[in-house]
Amino acid sequence: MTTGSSPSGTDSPTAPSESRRARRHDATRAEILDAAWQIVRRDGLTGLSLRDLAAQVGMRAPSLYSYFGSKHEIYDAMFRQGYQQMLLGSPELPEDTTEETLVAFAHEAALRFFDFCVAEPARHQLLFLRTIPGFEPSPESYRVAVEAYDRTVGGLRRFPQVSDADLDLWTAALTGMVSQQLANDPGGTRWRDQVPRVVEMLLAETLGTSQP
Amino acid sequence: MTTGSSPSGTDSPTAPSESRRARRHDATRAEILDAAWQIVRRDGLTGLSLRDLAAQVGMRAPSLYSYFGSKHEIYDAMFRQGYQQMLLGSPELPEDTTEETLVAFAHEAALRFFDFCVAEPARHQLLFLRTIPGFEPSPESYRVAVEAYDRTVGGLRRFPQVSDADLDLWTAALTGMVSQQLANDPGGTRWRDQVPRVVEMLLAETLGTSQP
DNA sequence: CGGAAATCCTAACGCTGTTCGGGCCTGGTG
DNA sequence: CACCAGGCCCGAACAGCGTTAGGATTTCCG
Repeated sequence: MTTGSSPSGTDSPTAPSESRRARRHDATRAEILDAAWQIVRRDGLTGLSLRDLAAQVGMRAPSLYSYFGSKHEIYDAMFRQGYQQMLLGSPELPEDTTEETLVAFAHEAALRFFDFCVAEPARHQLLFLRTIPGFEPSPESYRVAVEAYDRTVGGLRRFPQVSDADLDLWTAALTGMVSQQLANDPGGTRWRDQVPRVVEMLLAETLGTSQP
Repeated sequence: MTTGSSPSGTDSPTAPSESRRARRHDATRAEILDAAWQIVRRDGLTGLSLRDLAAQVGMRAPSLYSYFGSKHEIYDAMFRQGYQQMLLGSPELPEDTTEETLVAFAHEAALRFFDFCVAEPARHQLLFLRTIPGFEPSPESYRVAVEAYDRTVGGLRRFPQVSDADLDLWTAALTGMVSQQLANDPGGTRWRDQVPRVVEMLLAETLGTSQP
């Protein structure tokens, strides 16, 4: 429609059906996901119903099954999108492993991760809390999640001063701060203000135990 | 049944119906709650259905409404019970505020709290994660929750060395450790083993900032 | 142009929490 | 003791949920 009719010279013969129809399909899929995020932001993660979602894009509920195999598949696509957004906002991986670089990277990564989580509570709930009864991310989506994790908190693993046990402490402390912030002071900064302090504390512990 | 028939001399005339009928009612309520805990342990917190629960106690679903106004009222009663169990296992509140007492109390309270949480994941989910869509504890149940909290982690507030900001760190770190343990190593001790280390770290931070 | 595939619909299934109405049975009272 | 109000329990049903079946309609490709 937009670019008119194109001859069959641009698409390769091995994948001829990768045009027109498939493009429209993907566009509708994206439109459904956008509507889903909108509903989820308004009504909460579990407030999403297929009839509402279908109505939002001018359909009835069964038509959604042309684009997603189930409601959980929609959640799975949103899960993957969420971690891709996290990947986008992740800090640059450090080049050297000096202590100054470690300190700077730790502060940067921690605060970015914290802000990413509290920016959208519904997304945080989907990505980090297992709150949807039967939902478990697909292997492909889980792969994206691991990659995003490695780029942020997991980036500390590049430093030989940081052990795996240390990393467990970092993730537990940071996710704990986020959960408390969202549960007890949503929209505020009561826990966020203490993130630098927590990072300093964790750095002292991490560096203190590795080279006494 | 157990003590035979009692004359009308023991109950006051202002509350005459506080026997027999009401006692049976409370007993059935307790039986329903016990069955609910059993189902929840087996099928998860959200796996509880009123028809299943009713069948477990030899009833049909509508009969449950003679004992609880709604499913959320059942969750609320379980919520209160859960925090009463937490209250039962809480450590003795310290008498003095010396540093040795603080250190000992912190280690004791932290480990007890951790073990209490991981002992029953469904209970932890009900008490600490807000995972049931429309559920919010009633004011009376919330009162019990606050009391239980004050007896454990909140007991640190008795020490003048511990500020409110410090307390936020304690709760965030501990609940974070618990969540990581349950999510990534259920039944294991990967995070539990680090609880003493976290306590020492928090103690160092708390004591270090209050009296430099 | 013909046929296949994708899309969208209505209807319906089984499940959920919840309400209604009516039987039954029992405890307190005249 | 007889009575009857009230608590208890149940079958039926309602609205909502995710999901499926089957039939139209549209759209694209050979």
